[in-house]
Amino acid sequence: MKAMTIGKLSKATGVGTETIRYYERNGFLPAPERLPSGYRVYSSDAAKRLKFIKEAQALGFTLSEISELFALTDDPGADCADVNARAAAKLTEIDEKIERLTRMRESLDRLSRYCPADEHPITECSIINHLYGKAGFDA
Amino acid sequence: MKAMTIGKLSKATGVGTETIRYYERNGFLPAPERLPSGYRVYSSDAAKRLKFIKEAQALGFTLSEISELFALTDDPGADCADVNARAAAKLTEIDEKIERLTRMRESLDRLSRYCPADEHPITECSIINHLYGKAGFDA
DNA sequence: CTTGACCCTGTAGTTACCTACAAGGTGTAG
DNA sequence: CTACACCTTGTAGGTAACTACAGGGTCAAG
Repeated sequence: MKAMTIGKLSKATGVGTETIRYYERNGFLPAPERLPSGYRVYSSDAAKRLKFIKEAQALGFTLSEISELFALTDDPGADCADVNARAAAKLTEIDEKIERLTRMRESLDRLSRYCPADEHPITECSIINHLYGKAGFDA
Repeated sequence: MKAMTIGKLSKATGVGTETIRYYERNGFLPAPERLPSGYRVYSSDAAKRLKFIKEAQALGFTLSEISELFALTDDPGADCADVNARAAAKLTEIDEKIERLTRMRESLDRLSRYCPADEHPITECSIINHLYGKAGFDA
């Protein structure tokens, strides 16, 4: 839980200082404490949160969806049933994403199996490409 | 393989006509045949491709990454080894996405297990929220 | 043979998410 | 006390991916 300024936080997370301030302005990151000088002071919680945001974005969640995820843990005005319902909805979303990725994975895997690692003339690959095009990347 | 105009394709896929033309302009969709009038004529392959694009986008792939995926099957100037290497790289990417989502899923699942479905006062949830905040959504 | 739903090109506007200044204050090493 | 790297706010610019016209041509039903 060591304190740090925005620059340290930026280096710790790989998220630019301008982006951190942007997140704060738009409510994706809580406003931190300030020094008398006005400098922002962050705890390592902020770093965790930033890392989570980056992860979730890479997985196809928008910033406002990510806010919803945080709302599950942050919202002080929600009761258990509410939190539970929202968690269940998010779980379903995530399960669907996993399922789709898995199907996409299988399509790609099928492609690599048809295509041996050693070099071949294009013609052979073309046949596979063709089959593959028909089979249809059916994600 | 029935032919259709852009409007039919749009209805069949849920992708707007403007978006379809945008994809074509930017090389994400091959230029289709044209009627003497200039009307675009699509086969059901185009519909497959559009659906795939939408799926992949929802899973966090950008349009240019999706182009790379298509390049695996479309590129006539690639040999088997090349195709195979690119397929393997994409497979790794997809595996990483699945892994991250799975970890995220576990965090969320842990949250729901701590939080029984029946209504509770906020206080109990707050404790869980707090714990959860510490445990840290560690995706 | 007109009406209305469709299509064309081209350009400009929108939203989400940053990213880059400008103009100036803060903190600390030498 | 002077560099110099850091911080502040505010505003403006940039990219990806659409989305919405304008101004006009096409086609099938009645």
